[in-house]
Amino acid sequence: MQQWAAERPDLDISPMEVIGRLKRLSRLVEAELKRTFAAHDLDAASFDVLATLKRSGPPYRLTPTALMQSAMVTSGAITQRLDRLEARGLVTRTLSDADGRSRDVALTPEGHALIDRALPDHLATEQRVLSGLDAPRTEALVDTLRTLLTSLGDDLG
Amino acid sequence: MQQWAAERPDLDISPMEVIGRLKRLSRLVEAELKRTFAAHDLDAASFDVLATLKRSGPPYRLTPTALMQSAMVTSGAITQRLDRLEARGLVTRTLSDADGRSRDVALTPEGHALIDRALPDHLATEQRVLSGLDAPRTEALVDTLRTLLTSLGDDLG
DNA sequence: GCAATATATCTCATCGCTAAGACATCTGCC
DNA sequence: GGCAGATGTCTTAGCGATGAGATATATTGC
Repeated sequence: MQQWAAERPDLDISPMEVIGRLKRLSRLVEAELKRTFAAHDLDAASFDVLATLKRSGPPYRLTPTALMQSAMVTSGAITQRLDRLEARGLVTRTLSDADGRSRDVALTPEGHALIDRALPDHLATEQRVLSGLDAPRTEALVDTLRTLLTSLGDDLG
Repeated sequence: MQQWAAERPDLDISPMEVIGRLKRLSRLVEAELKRTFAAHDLDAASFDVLATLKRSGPPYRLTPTALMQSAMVTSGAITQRLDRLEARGLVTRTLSDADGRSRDVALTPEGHALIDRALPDHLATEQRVLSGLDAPRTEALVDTLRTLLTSLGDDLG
């Protein structure tokens, strides 16, 4: 910041204070979570798919399009994630009987067992990452993030 | 959240409220910034290198290692970023006269001109992304991010 | 002075993603 | 009923990153 102030005193660099820390925090948190995933032979992408299927509830079955929208990635990315998970026997892909273009992606018993094992650890890691904040500050943070998301047109708000 | 509460009522999923939004916001902001970079024929990686050289001040010259530490990427990533920037005539790589193992990476006049053009646009985009927050809330957010970064061992704190 | 170790950079194989587009199937309109 | 356009999934080329390791140069301890 001091460097910028010296180099370009004509510019208001205060937004960098926020955006820079936001990016940095996000990277650090991702790195933390990654370690937990790795302890369960997973990466963030695989965990995301398994967790999405799990939280969808019975019959733990979604289409690739639903997974794509949840993960906010392209269809090609989902195809490849599913290739990997299917090869490991964690999900199955079957033809949809309602729509011939579509597939049903479902958790196998192994997939179920894995996500049930990984999830508590994952939540503990998230908890730990946030342990530097007390409850009121955490609540204020959520509120602020919600405001920013809404102002950027995200309906998760 | 409701889905998780239904599926695993035994787990405390409140950390997801924070981490999920943090990740989502970070992705949305990155996408916004990307559009500004693209308007100047840049991507985030190239902008990062040019901006780091610029803010280092005269003589606008750093080693690949310094750039690597600033960007928090591996040495291979920096090598390839510099390959691209050098091919476009935006930076030069010369042998260091102080240390035969090292290189000096410097901005060319073209590199200088480009970062000087892109930077005000970039800051305007950052400003716009944050425009949903008033000054006190922005300050509170920075403070909270600082706390979290420090608790995660980041000295940018 | 020399060997051992550390450091700086680059190389290369691999990974997961995007973007464009191929292909099959469904839907709505005439 | 049949055709046009929309939709769902997969394929493929290319990109930028990682991670392991190669190479060259510096530094340290004996």
